[in-house]
Amino acid sequence: MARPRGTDASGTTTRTRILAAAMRQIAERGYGGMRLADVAVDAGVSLGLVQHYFGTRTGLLQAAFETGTEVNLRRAREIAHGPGTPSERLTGLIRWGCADIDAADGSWEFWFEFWLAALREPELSLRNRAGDQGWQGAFRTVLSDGIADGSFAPDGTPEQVATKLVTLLDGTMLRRMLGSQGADDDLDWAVAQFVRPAVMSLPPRGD
Amino acid sequence: MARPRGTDASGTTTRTRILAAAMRQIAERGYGGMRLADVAVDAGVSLGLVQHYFGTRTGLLQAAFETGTEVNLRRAREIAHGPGTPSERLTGLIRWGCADIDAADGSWEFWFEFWLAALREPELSLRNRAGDQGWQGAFRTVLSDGIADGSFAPDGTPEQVATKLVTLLDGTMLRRMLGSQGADDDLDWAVAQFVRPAVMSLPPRGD
Amino acid sequence: MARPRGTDASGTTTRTRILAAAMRQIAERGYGGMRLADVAVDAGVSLGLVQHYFGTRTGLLQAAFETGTEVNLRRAREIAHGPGTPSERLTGLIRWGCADIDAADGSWEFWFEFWLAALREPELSLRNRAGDQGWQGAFRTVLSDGIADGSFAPDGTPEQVATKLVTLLDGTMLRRMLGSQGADDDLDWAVAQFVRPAVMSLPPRGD
Amino acid sequence: MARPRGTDASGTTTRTRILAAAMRQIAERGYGGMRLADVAVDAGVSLGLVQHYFGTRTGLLQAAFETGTEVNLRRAREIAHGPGTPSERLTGLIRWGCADIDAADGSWEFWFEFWLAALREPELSLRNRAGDQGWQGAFRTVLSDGIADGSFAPDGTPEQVATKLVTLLDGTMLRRMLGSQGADDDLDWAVAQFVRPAVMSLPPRGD
DNA sequence: CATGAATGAGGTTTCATTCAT
DNA sequence: CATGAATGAAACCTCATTCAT
Repeated sequence: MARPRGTDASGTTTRTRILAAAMRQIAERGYGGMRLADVAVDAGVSLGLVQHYFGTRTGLLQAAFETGTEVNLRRAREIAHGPGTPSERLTGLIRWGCADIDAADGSWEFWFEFWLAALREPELSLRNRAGDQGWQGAFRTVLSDGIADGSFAPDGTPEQVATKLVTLLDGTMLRRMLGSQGADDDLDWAVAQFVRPAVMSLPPRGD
Repeated sequence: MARPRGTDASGTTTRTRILAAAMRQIAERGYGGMRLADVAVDAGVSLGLVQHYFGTRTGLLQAAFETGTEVNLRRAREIAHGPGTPSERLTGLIRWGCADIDAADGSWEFWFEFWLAALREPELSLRNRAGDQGWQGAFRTVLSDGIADGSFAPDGTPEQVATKLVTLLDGTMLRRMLGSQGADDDLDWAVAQFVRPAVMSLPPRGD
Repeated sequence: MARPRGTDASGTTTRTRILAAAMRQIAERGYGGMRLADVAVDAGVSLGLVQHYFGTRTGLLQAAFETGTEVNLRRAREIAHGPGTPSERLTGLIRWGCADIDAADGSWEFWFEFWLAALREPELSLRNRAGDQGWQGAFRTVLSDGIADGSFAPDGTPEQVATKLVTLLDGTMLRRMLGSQGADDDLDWAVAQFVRPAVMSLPPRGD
Repeated sequence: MARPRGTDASGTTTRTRILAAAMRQIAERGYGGMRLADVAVDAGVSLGLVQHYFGTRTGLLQAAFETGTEVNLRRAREIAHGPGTPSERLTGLIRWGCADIDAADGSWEFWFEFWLAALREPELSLRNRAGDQGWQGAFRTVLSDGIADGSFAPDGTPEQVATKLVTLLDGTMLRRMLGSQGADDDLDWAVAQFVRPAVMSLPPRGD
């Protein structure tokens, strides 16, 4: 009983393997630096097959961002609406955001490249905006829950505090990525400020 | 009375004009996307001349970053050590940082590209680190002055608060650049938190 | 009551549908520009099936020309040996030749491409020559009949006049195709000159 | 005393050499079959230089047609307004038109390809129409002169007869190119018909 | 100092073709 | 009979670079 074509032994479709390879390559070489030949080698397929599935280089880039955004948002919503106390879920969101930076797979660089590209291509910009609102929504959900059950008592509406947290998270990521020291402590401290009296232990920076 | 060669009517050297064009092109097309031919057109000179002055593409990129960093840091130090109360000078630094984002000349995109490139090319990374410390030093100077004369009473050493401020500024810039709303208010609010009891009016966005 | 495989509801074989699509594509994109994938889409079948029936691209092109030539010649002979006076049959041949040009289906472009291709590929050239002689033969048949019954009194043998008529028809087609005005009148006039005292009304252009 | 760059020993510009090579290649392989690499080899330059001068493949094709049309029309006007009796000049025009076909350099195939391409690309169509009118104008000029001095006495206005002659010339060319026999005689005969009582000896077909 | 002709390396794109299902 | 995944050859295109003028 042979498996269908376009699928490998682990059940992953070839298309998905190419997409994953593209995301790695974008992270590694940048949006403009990604080469189709590298993607093909990374995915273990021929160059022609990459084009068979995605047509043009641009098509592949868009598909990669589309998929990336989807996966990212789904995960954010899963955490926000998942089990655990609001405090645990808030920590979960931040931990996951920070994990991206520390991961060796270059996820963070991928998003950076995405943002830069979105500055230049309006089509990507819309998708980007949607992703941003999704994250903010996830924070808002958790904050509302926390206020409702009395575990959070922030200075402002969930909306306002969610914005502050995302800003802080972005700044932390940016600085961490750039190699500056002390960024983690700031995040720790600032979250405590914003979401009194929540006491959270942030994930220690992995290396 | 002829003017020296390599200098135009306004006294700007040709070299400087090329450098400025390169920075615009980096901001517009990205580090990897900058093309020598475009720089030449933008600077109003021939392609050959660009190479005559800077040798290779890499040489031009390095020169651009070098010049950019220098100018940037000089200005930060001028503000930090300049006239005015510590509070005025702190506001000046932030205002200037934010001004970069709003400017239509793409300064901010230029730095973004710089940072991304620094991730991949160690040589640039050093220069980047130096620039970062320069900014942090500027904040530290102002904060120390403010604590000394009693106008600031932050929770922590000038060093720590400077880090927090730079993080916050970076996060704000990142989010502003990405088009998110509400980032300005956060900066306003957060500065007040960090540097009690300073009351500062941040520059309104837009121009 | 199942119909045989390779046949659609209207009784057209799949092979024929592909062939028709190929002829449309040759007319539209040219001999060198015809793409198998386009033919497949046009015919509403998969790429693989096109190759299943015709093997290679060259095979499809040859089959298309073969079929085109056959159909064309059969029709010319039908008209030449059909009912009606010699004058009516002559008009019929010309009308049909001109109809090709005005048809929106690109028949004429198809033949043009055929001729050009025949210049470069000797194999096609033979088939082309055969087609040409077929047309000329059709004219010759009609002219002979007309001379026999006294309705034509040309300056020369049927052979010579047939050549002149085909030349004129080709020239008219060429110029009509290229969008020049006045070509129809020429044909009208010249036919009258060649085939005195036949008076013929040519088909008005357009439909 | 070195010669300027971009010029060869005979004073021909490199650009012109590439253009001539392109016209040869179009004639040989067709509009769609022309390959930049072949053009480069034929012109004796690198592939890159072809693109340096003409940008894209399309740019080269357009430049080739533009130049071809210009040269062609200039020559037609030179003959039409040149020295000699109207009869000599008319013969000259036809001789030159036919010479194109017989020339081994493929001029005629070039124009054929041009016309086919013009069917598909509206931009070329305009240029094509202009060329056609130029030829017709040349014939008209000669015919008018011949009528004025009494050497021609055609059935119709110079305009009408010019159209007929161009049609006949095109048809003859088309059939000659396709290898049919007897086309020359037709032209000879038909010209005599149209332009009575001109007696002209057409150029014998070269091989 | 200044120009642009000329090159070639390296990428993307297009397609016919093969073949497993 | 029918499909489309997978490949690879061959084209086009972009650009940094060299160098004669």
